Order: sequence, then structure tokens, then C-alpha cells
Amino acid sequence: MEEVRLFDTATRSVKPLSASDGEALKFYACGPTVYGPAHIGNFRTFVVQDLLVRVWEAAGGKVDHVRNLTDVDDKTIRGAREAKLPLGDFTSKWAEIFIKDGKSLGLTPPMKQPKATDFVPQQIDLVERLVKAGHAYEADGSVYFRVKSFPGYGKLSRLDEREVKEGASGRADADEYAREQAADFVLWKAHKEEDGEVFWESPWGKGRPGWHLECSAMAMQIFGETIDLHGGGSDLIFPHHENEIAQSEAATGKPFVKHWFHVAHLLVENRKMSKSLGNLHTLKDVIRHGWDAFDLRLVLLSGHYRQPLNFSWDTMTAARHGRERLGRVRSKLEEAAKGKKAGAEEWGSFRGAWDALREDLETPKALAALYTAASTVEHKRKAGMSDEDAAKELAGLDHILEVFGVSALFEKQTEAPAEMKQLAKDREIARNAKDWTESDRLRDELALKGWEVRDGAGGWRLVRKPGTP
RNA sequence: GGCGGGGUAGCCAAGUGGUAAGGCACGGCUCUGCAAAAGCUGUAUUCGUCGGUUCGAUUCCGACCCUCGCCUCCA
Repeated sequence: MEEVRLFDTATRSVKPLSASDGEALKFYACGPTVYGPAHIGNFRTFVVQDLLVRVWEAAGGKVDHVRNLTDVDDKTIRGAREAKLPLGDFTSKWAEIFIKDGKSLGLTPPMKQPKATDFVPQQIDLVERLVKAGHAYEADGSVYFRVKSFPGYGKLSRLDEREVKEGASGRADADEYAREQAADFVLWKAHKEEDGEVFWESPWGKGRPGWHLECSAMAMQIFGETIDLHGGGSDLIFPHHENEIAQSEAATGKPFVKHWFHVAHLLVENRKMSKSLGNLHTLKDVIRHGWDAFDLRLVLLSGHYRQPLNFSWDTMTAARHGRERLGRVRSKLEEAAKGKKAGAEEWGSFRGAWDALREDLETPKALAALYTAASTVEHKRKAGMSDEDAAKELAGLDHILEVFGVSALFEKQTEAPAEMKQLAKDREIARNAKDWTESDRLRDELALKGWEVRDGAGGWRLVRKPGTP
């Protein structure tokens, strides 16, 4: 297979990615906590992970992709209580919405999407192993990981090079549990009043697993003690992934992860998205404003994944217009190919874009190469191109669009509602009668309702106008 | 305070020790009943600031300014 290189957070260098058993890449991704709709920033991470999977497969590799669903923690418990629903019902509902949104964004379903609550026995086992080995201790019904018992602690996030500011996050002493050291983290949480019906029996009494534990337990249960690639948002580097390494390696004595993959955050108005700033968008919001989910996917891939990306409606416009142009180039190529087909492995003039993706998922470079190639091909086509060459370029374009995960966008047409079609037909009649006042009025009415009429050689067609609620 | 990213045209975003990719937006022209769409075409003497190295720096070095993120349960 072709080489795929990817930045590794642990070594801070771009390294070739490899499947340790020579078969499938064992890729575990930290998924969402299902207590509400995921926002477009959450999806940036998942879209980038999906891109990696597609790149790996297009390079000739196989991948076993696992992405968990966190369905028990403070937020899910609180949410379920407020919704007056059993925890399982509450989280299933949000998990379904997450999966549906992911599908709209072209995310390839992972091989498995394990839920934390389905792996409680494995989590308890892991805690027991750690307690036996002296890496964890029980206090007031909770179990904590003894950070000082694990010398490698802090390697991933370079904790030794940092001075932790007292209470910088305002959460340092937010929980009431009794720890030996402030750095120790909870593996198992004793049952509290507000947890209500949510608890499992354990050697330490009623309680529930701590957040960091689930990923270690599920990843090791599904893949074994060492996984090839593990990732998530950049905010998970510390403490989540640091803690995962500690609890996994302290238990097994084996390296937990060979390659770490972290995606920088999406910003809105140059700020981290948050409810309090009122700049949090969900996929539903984006679609409600008349955009296509795939336009968002392109926006989420418009910047390099290790760089914070600033979301704005302007970038959505840019993505949509650019992609419409690609669609035109594509349909003209299709015509020029006259039904001829080239192999799916073909890259044609789009090889440069592919090479950029294999080098640490350089999407900005790849997109630039893609547009440049599209212009070159279009010029060649106009100058005269054989059916075979057109078929080859078409295959190359489809191939790169498939890797970007947006090929579906070029196959579907958004149907206009019957009401809009009728207005457009009326306008056509008015135009034929040269009743310009009436035809312009109908055009305005359509615009007001969010639809744009585009006249062409073959008559009119309707396109949804973005930015209309 | 510590650590880590960023500052390149109106916006997004590549890049290199030798004089700035690409996309969007914008301007002009063609087309059009007028538009939109489509097609053709043009657009940064300049790369946060100040110094230094160099024949030459946006690219190397130093200082500074601004900005974003993380700092123990946020993708």
C-alpha cells in the first residue's frame, strides 16, 4: 500500500502510520458524550477522523475503526433527570441523533460504537487489577488512580515542563472526593444521592465508572492491550488521554497506543464555541439556514486539522460556490467521456491532491491542488480531449471527491417543493408572454421563500438559497 | 504564571533564502427583456512590529506586540 504519514502527538513529529499486525489499523476514537446535540465543533474532529479512514483505505489499507459513546457521566445523569427519563432512554435518543447527523455529514459508520454502560464489568475488572497492583486505592467507596505510582505520567502532555497554576480551571477542587494527591484521578465513583437509579454493584459498593476508564477498558477489550492509533479533540490530550495511558499501561505493562492523533478545535467568531457566548451551532442550525451538510464538511476540511479553524458563514459560501464549480467541471467531463469508464484507482490530474492528503492530511494544500487540477482539466477539455482522457480525469476527480467524502454531493439534486416549482412554471409562462413585471414579481417571491431561479439553455432550475432560515 | 498554536490581500488558506499557490468575495467584458446563473479576464511592490545575519528575508536569528487554546471529568 501507499504510505500515509500523520503527526503523532507523543513524539511531536509526522510519522508513517502503520498497522502493527500487518492487517487492519486498530483505530480507537473518543466519541461524544450523548447528552444533547453534538455541535459542529464536535463534528470537526469526527470528520477529520473519517477523512483519515478514507485516506488509509484509498491508500490500500484496512482499518478497524471504533468510536465509543459516553453514556454515563454527570451531564448525562443530570440531563436524564431533567428530562424525567431513564438514563438509557435519554442517551439512546441523543446517540441516535448523533449517528444521524454523522450520516448527513458523510461519516462512514465505524466498525463498532461501544457504549460505556455495556462495558461496566470490564471496567470494574480493570480497576481491580489496578488496586491489586498498588496503582489505585479506595476511599469512601470511590477508587482513585495513584498518579505517583506511574512514573510515565505526564509524558503525552509534557506535564513535567509545565507549572500547573493553582485552580486555573476552577475545577481542581470541584469534587468532594477524598484523594491522596490532587493529581490523582477517579476510576470509580461512589454512588451519590443525585445519581438516583444510576449505579452498578462493585467490590467497593454501589457506584459508576469514571470517565477516563471507559476508553481504556473498551479499547483493550476490543483490540487487545496495544492499539495502533487513538485520537480525539486536542482538549483530550490532558487529562483524558494522559489518564488513559496511566491506567492502561499500569495494568498491562505494555504500550497502550502507538500513534496519537489530535484534532484542533473549531472556533466561531474566533472564540471557542460555548453556550454562554451564544456562538454554538449544531448541524440542524446549519441545515435550517439553507446549507447542505456536505458544504459544512468541506468547511471543516478547509483548514489543516492541527490548526484551529474559524467557522463563519462566509466560509460556508466559499465552500458551496467552489463545490458548485467542481460539479460543473465534473458534469462536463462526464459528457466528454461519452460513457467511457476508467479504473477506480485512477487519479488523472488529481494525483497532487491525493499526495497532499497522504502527507499528514494536508487538506488546504489538497483542496488547492484539486481546484488547480480542475481548471487545468477544464482548459484541456475545451481544447479537445479524447473520450479516454476525459474518462480518466473523471475517474480521478471522483476518486479524490470520494476520499474527501463529498462524492454523494455530486450525485444528488435537491428537489424543490411543488409550490416552488409551480411559481417557477408561472414565471416561465409570464416570461413567454413578455410580462416582465409579473415574471420579476414571481422571481422575487421565490427568492423570498429561499429559492433562486437559474435560467439556462435547457430552461430554468431551482436552487436553494443559503442563508435563509 | 506555565505549556502549546497563530499573525500572509475584504474573508479562508498554501508557500519559499532570490523576489507571493488556490478558493470565496470584488471589478471589467460576453451572455441575458433586466437580472441571477454560466463563460472569459483582472486584482497583495507585500507577508504583525523593530532590530540582526545575508548580495538578497515573508522565509534564518533576537526582542517585542497582538491573538487563540490547554493547565485534572470540554471534540
